[in-house]
Amino acid sequence: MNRPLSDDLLDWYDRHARALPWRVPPGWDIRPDPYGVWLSEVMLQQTTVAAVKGYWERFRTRWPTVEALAAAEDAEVMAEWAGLGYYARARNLLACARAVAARGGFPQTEAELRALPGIGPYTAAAVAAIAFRERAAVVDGNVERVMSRVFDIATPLPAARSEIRARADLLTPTERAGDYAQAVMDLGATICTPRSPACVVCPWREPCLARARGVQAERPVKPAKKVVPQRRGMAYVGRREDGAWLLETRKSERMLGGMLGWPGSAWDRGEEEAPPPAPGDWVALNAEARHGFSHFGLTLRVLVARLPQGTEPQRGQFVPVEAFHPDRLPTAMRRVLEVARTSPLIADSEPIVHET
DNA sequence: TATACGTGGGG
DNA sequence: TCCCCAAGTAT
Repeated sequence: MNRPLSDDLLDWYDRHARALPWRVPPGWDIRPDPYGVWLSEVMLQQTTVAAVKGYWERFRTRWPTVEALAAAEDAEVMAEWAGLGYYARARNLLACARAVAARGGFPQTEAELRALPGIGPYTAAAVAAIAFRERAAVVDGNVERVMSRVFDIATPLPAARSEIRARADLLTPTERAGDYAQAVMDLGATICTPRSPACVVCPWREPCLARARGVQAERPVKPAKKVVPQRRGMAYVGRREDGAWLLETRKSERMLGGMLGWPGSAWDRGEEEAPPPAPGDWVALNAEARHGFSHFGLTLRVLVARLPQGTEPQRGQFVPVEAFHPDRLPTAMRRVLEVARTSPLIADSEPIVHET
């Protein structure tokens, strides 16, 4: 009797669905473009809607079809992704686009989608349900939270995943599976939020077990987080007399793989030093660049040098001043640049003539 | 199952 | 400043 009904949620969704650029509003009997859905789902992996919107629009404008994206240069796609994080997503995005273009379009089943690069259980189910109307059970962080509360699952994550998946699958309707998937996620994002959920206005307030027991704030039960280690390293910001910047494309196996960055040391323990990428008078700055990654904190010593015209770098290559855009750098590397900019050695203009 | 993998915003 | 977290995937 008090079982949560997908119809109750769909009714709520019909009235409260968020308007998102990649979404077809409920009630419109048209299917969204699979390319746009896939692109949004990959961008949304561990990433907020607010952060994704601009990137999604720019990608759609620049590469309107999966074929156009498949034909893009790697460096251009990586640069467009800069700042969004989890750069393996961008590398897999391109690999996936090329695989899809080669086979003549997106596969339409969850199982086939799952086999594509960068598409895991969540994304396969989401694209199958939203773009192709397959009855696929979508399980993301929102669904985990909602199921944990509605069924008051006290088992800590990740052990609770099998039960959560089973519950989610049972609730997924045959009709409107795509709307249902988006409805649970909207519920989790706007009502059943991690902190202070708005139970009073929740369409599932009646059947919700955690709410009935007053433990909604304690679900889901999560494992204790561990301390983030600190690492150190160094980065070289070199600038040639003509204004060109010395940058390198990072190896895809490394952190920030495929992205543009300043040459420097690895950041692993015991690899805090590296020789300069080019001969020159390198000067260590007093300020250091700090950046917090998901699993470690990083502090980088910054060295700068004004390099003579004709310098032959041993690492990286010079990027002409007109081709250099900080926007194309990952955030950690932008931080290094901010610190480096405090030095007149790499200033845009010629050395200032002091007036008296 | 556990760990690597980014970033920006909110409390 | 610090801590938490957001539509996960690959290994």
